[in-house]
Amino acid sequence: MFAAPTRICRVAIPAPLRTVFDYLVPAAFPWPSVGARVRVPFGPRRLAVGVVVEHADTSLASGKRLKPIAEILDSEPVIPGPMLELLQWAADYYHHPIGDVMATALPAKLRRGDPSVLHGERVWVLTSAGSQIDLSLFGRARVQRRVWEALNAAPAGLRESALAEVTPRWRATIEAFAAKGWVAYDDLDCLEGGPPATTAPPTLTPAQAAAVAAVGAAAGFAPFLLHGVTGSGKTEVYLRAIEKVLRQGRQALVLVPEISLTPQLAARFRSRFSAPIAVLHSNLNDQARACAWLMARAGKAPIVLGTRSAIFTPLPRLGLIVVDEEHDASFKQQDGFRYSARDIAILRASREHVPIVLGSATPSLETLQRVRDGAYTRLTLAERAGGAMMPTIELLDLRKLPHEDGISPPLRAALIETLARGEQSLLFLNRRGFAPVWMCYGCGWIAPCPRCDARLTFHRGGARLRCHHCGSESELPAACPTCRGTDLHPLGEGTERVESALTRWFPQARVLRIDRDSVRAKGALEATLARVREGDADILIGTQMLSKGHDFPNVTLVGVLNADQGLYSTDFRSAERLVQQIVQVSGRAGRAAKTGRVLIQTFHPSHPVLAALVHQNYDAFADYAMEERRQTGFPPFAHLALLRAEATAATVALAFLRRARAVARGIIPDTVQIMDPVPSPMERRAGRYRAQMLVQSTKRSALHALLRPWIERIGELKETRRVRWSVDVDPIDLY
DNA sequence: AGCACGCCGACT
DNA sequence: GTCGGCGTGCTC
Repeated sequence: MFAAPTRICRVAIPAPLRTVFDYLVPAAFPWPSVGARVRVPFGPRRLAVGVVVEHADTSLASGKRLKPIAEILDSEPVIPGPMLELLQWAADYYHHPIGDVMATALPAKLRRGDPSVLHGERVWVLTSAGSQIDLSLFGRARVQRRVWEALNAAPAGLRESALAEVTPRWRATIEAFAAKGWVAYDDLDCLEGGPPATTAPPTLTPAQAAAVAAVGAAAGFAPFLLHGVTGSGKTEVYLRAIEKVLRQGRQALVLVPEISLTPQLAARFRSRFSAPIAVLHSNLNDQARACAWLMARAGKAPIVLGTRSAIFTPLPRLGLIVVDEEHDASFKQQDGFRYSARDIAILRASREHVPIVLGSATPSLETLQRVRDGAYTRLTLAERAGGAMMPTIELLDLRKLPHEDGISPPLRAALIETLARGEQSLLFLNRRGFAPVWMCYGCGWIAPCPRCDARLTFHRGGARLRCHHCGSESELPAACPTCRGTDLHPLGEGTERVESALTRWFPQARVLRIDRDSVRAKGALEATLARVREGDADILIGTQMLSKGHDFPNVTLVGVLNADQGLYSTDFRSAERLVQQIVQVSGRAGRAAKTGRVLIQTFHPSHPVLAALVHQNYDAFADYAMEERRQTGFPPFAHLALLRAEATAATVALAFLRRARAVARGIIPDTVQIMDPVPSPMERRAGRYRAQMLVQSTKRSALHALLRPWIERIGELKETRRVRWSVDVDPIDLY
């Protein structure tokens, strides 16, 4: 008799720990597959759901008694091999704990340990045989009769939850019916299945046709930048490329930056394809999300459309990836596992040998650089589809113009003209609330946030002061806390103030405000946008919320109330952001037959960034910005990592970063620079003091060679007990 | 992240 | 005398 060899599994467990944990596989259990979930005892009296990442016969956990696995949750890998490898790569690259990465990649239900079978509600329908049944057949079987009648009254079928309302004993009845072939079910209800496509494809412009041909001819990994001006029909190129993939029986993965853009794009897909669509974003309920994810994993969802985290959907027959608005910062997760879905998408396309299309009117400098390097192929759509004209762009010099409630006379005149023509105007101001400052005219006191280094914003709706950084709220002070004066006033303009001015000046006009405050309720944004499209609005005033993706065909005037935020900001990306934002919002104008006009108010009309905007020359801006990046040594000419720290006491975070820098001594390659630790631009936020330290290198490999051992050393510092710290690889925002 | 252990203030 | 505050330390 031989003793059975020790069977050990290495398991990734969702905890902020940069290791995997070894467990014994009890003799009575089969080997759990790599990629399967297991329930394991973890720490004192706690069960955790982890993912098996490796089999082993010896454990490195020296001197610890190994615990046995409590339960194997999947007989097949819940995360298929290629996805597991991608996740391990991502955990490595972003230096984030593997267990947490795995948890991010799984829908919440699976994360909790629910079965990974398609357990979605079924929709039951009568078959043609079932609908021809004579009621007398049921005799006195009242339950059967009621179920049949309910189904007969619902030609589109009934969900299981609806059947449960008909009778609690529906299941036995349905099973009996199914055995007789009277009913059939469909479990595609978590997919957005479409009726047969109705919309005829439009004729392509020559540029679109060339782009479609180029993507269609690609075999294996082929990255494309689809650089198309707003309204040039990038979506049509995606649709054609997807169509080809569907014909081959393969799956297409489409990533969009915002939840609010998914219904719009999903509707567009439905009108063209009868293929069902799995929509994945964070606002879905757990059931729907898990169902869509499992359908995608099973290869039953030909099209998967989602936001950032959808990049981790396993797709057995992936044929194409599309990243729409690839420049958008939302593709980068800003907390926890700080990954870039766009960058992971490129890696995934390369590993799975499929083409990837990165679409944008304002591509990121990183992507443009890869085009210049010859790594990506650029496809340009320089003209708007359907013969629509590009809007004209003019600057209004605020140094020479008076302005009332944020609006200068020429912009006001343009509003009047547009109203007179019965067309819509859109005003863009990236600042919600009534006024960004609440000030005492007696002594100059400005209402501060008690928990942040920030001013409180005055909101007239509700007459309160609010902090936009930590959410704290307070009543309006009756008197100035410094001088006891009562001469307190709002200073500056937010969207609420502009809205009220517009209503006052143009009482006959229908003014609609769109910002986080006005569309707080679920579905409110969709409802408001529908009103705009139906022509039930004359002037829109809003924040960046309305600059993204939504088409307003009747808008012919766009006013940018303050272009200057961001022109001279500390963040190296702010100019790029500003241009992208203004180009996006300008693109809302004149998309149909009418030519649009864009007016931009600024105190810096001669700034090169604004000059490039007026000439609608994104490449000129990119050249300018690229040169600036080259000289200052920022991406795409250097690679960055940012070490952040926050603590409840003032100097602790900075002291921690100094210690962290000290422990890099001896392991830092000379091609890597660690900058001085500095307080974050807004040092105090929500009562915590924040600091950061930038690490920079022209060699990506050198940067990562430092990060790996460095992070380990940092983790061993006793100072970590008093701070929250994190590493951000390829940071987007330096604050 | 959880959860337990551990040593100091106001309560049945 | 105990209940519980959150500092400290560990999780195969």
